[in-house]
Amino acid sequence: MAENRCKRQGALHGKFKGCGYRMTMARQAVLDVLSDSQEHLSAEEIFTLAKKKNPDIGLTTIYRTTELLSAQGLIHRFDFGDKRARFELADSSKGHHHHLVCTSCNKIIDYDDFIDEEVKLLKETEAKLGKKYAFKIEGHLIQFRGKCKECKG
Amino acid sequence: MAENRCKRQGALHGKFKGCGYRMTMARQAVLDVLSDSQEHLSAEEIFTLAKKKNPDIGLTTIYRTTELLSAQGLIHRFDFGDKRARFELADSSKGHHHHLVCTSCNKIIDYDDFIDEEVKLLKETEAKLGKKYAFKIEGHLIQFRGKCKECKG
DNA sequence: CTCGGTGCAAAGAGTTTGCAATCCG
DNA sequence: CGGATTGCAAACTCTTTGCACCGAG
Repeated sequence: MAENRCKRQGALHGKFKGCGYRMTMARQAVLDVLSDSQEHLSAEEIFTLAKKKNPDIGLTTIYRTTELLSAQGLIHRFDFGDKRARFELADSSKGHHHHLVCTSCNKIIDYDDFIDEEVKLLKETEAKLGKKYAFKIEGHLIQFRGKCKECKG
Repeated sequence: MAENRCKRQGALHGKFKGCGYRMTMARQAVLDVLSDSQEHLSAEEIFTLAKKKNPDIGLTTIYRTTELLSAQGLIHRFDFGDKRARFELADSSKGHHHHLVCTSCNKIIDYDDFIDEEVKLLKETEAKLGKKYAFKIEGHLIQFRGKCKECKG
């Protein structure tokens, strides 16, 4: 379990330096893979892609790295119902978005349509819930689930 | 995999009769356990509780039953990040609600505050997304994640 | 009587851990 | 140089499957 040794925020690379963490081949490879793909990759998929850059990398490292990076807030971990964790870069070119998940073929669509209204209501709700239930709310998870064009037939 | 043999909708018990499904001790036990507890039970927890009513029941049956019941829409399956599926009765005395999840101790709070506005926006968003992406949207998943009163210290 | 349903044991799949070797700063 | 990081193999945990027996209708 990667505890959070670092309080300071900083640029991507800077999140490691000064926190006791090292920027290694493996970590760079994972970030590169996620940055290149813009997909929602599983550990295994990251592993396969990362091996192209660094043939010696091990799957274990992918698990440990994704754990660390997501604890640091550099990547987001999702569960789309296919029994494996999936990741995306937190600070990607895509802005804030939510997901549309096909429960048949597991296709995932990022959408940011209508997101402004959503986020506005979300923020209000967060504030109210946080107060009422004495919760320190750190994030939200919004998914719509259903059947995609190909599967709904 | 429990395919959906039944098109007709009906009362709880009726969902089985006439669909080729049988209402058995085991299935009744699972429904009873979920009905009594009003919690978000895992398969293992359901198993433990169901054994009190029916000592011969097996864990495998719990998995098969939860699969069937959730495919039938009688119960809802959730993932709260603790790596095991959790279930709640669909038609419980609680109305429509969403969840507040503590990422430290995994406590889950059901809330239905402000739900009307949420549901209204959700419905609109569903309609728009369904149209734009040709998705047949069947449901949504909303969670707020953070630290509960005890854990945020 | 007939399939659907069940329990058990074993198999699967994704993820985590122990440990010695290796690498970053 | 010294502690952080890694790869490998083995361990773990939750869930699924194969199969013979059982039971609801």
